[in-house]
Amino acid sequence: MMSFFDEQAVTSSDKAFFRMRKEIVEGEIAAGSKLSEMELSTKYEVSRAVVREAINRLESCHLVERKANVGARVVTLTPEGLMELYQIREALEGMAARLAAQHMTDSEIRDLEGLLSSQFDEVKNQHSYYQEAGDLDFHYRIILGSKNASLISMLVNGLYHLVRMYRVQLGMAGPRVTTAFDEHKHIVRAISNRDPELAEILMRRHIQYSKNNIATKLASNQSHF
Amino acid sequence: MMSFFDEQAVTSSDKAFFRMRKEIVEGEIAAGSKLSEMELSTKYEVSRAVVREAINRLESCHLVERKANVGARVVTLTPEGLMELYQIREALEGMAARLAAQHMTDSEIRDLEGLLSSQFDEVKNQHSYYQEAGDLDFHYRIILGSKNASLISMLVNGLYHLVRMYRVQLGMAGPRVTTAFDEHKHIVRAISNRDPELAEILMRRHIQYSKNNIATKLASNQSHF
DNA sequence: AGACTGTAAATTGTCGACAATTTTCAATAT
DNA sequence: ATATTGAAAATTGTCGACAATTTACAGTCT
Repeated sequence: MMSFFDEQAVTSSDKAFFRMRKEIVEGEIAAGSKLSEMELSTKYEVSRAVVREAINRLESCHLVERKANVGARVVTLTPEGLMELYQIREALEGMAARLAAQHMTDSEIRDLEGLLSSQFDEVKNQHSYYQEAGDLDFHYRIILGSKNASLISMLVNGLYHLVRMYRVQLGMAGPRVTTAFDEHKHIVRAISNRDPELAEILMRRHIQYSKNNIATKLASNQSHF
Repeated sequence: MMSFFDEQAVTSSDKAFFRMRKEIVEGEIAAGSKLSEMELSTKYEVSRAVVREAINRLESCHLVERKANVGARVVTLTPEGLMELYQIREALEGMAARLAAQHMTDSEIRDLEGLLSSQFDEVKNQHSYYQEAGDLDFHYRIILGSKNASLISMLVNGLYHLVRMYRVQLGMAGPRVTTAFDEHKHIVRAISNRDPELAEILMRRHIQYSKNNIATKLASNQSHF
């Protein structure tokens, strides 16, 4: 369990891409820093061509920005940027929930309910790991349940790594466990009732709450300095 | 007028990318066909490396699909695929309209109103070119008005070329002029009233109508064969 | 001192060649 | 005839070298 898209690296560029993405998302390569093709190719012991290809793919994930004849830099993180991403998440995942209510199979919905009740036990027993992995699992299933291939690709391959980068590096790993769990429950109920309208509304509110939660944290973080 | 993002080609790869994108969108390179790197590099008189880079960028626009060690193919068009894109458009452009109602400046809104009334004259005088260019112009302005850089990039650089490819190749260039014009008018009114909620609802309905219009055309097209 | 200029260094862009993999297809066996 | 095998052909992946462009910096001028 817990592996949705086992994107396995077949080529060298794949490996370089995955590795660089990990290092960028987790801050090992600093936000805003320049990506020197030469430097990286010696560091990873591959040719410049594969580094270039990896950088191109990072650019299409919006993790780095490239200027012709000048080079690529890791995107710089701003609170506004994170808020913008949450606006997009609200729109896309709201639609995903709507579609999931229409297109998920009965057995997929039962699995989703099962996931939730197993998570309920964990939360009750104070296994606090819920927030990160559990929340992600829940959202992934609904995204996949939309059965909209383009939407799935946009969210899974693109947006989520960006969001994760922001959350890791701006220190937004906070809990918000208990209320989020109830929100998940209501979303699943709407889906199992085959109520697309409500599923979308609830998902959007769920993401708005997350966004507000993060916004206040960002504000308090800034006031500490 | 009528050039929003004059994405100018500075490098050879840019030129190859723009040219290939044009040929794919307009069907000169057939949907579903294989893209041979060698073949294209002789055709365009550039090295394989620049063709490769262009193909990579086409892949990140979802215009081609690539499999490692096998090659790249232009995406195949299906009615379902087009419907999926319209679901995403509904979500993203709905959000764009909401944000535009919050973030567009008064002068930008006045310009938008000006655009609409100039288009009204054209429609009245039977200049039927409205549908394609005029509709696009309207939507672009609202997208830019959202002031959300990630959202703008997703729609302008990514989704719109895909949608255009479908519309061109499936022969969906039809009119729907008069009703669409009224819908535009109501959306602008909501924006100028600074009513994000209504702006989003109206934009979503506008896109739903487009979608339904296309769906019926697709159905009638199929029944002809 | 500060602004401008031109040359040198460094970095990115492009190329052709070689390596690895897939595909083709003829030869063979059942 | 069909299926299987294996070598050859074709295609993609990777590499190092060269070209074009940008950046750094020393020298000059006001």
